[in-house]
Amino acid sequence: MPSVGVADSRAMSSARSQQRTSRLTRTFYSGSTLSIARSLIGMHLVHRIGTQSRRGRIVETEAYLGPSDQAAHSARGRTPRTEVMFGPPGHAYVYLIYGLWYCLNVVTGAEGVPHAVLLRALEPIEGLTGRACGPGLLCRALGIDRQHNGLDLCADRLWIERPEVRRRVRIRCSERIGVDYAGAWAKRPWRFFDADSPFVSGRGAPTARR
DNA sequence: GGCACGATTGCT
DNA sequence: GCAATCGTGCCT
Repeated sequence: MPSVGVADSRAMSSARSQQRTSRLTRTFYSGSTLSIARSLIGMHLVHRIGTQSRRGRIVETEAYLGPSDQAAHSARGRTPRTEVMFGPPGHAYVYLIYGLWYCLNVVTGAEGVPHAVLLRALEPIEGLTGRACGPGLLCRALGIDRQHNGLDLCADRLWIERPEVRRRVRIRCSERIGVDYAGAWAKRPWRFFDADSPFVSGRGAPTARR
């Protein structure tokens, strides 16, 4: 029965490619923000542009737990800019900083809870334009800008996936960078990074790694 | 309409 | 240490 063999082969090939693509689900993003920020270290961030793909390994993140967290943009309430963070998890929150750079966040937690995880640095894997060490450079290297704000990360343009082969990772944490204005909230150890990656962003990396 | 400032980066 | 550069939030 050759036809059965062919059908089986197709089914298996499809199952295999689905497993290989293990894209993170809405359920994953609806979990605890601090756990997510930590577990994103080592995952792959992928941006599909037509037939091209840009891909990097996430090596640095920061958790923002608004509205109570005074370092979070959502601490200032629900505004046109922060709207996405108040929506369902698993969407991109992209904003312009210093009139020059974009920053990419992943919306996390239950709908209505304005939490997000800032993606700060990538180890290059495929198609990146320059370095991705730092949130501004990450967006430039990946080709992320304002038009990606609100994008569903469970769709097929921009997503995060668990790599086929999981490398062993030593995760360290530290205070978040550039949020001194937030007083005591700036002291929370809500920055996570791969202790062994040379691609963690500049300030904070060398001292925190020692 | 005006204004101060920022979850950054790179050069001095 | 500081300039680049502009959207956002807040005030008038």
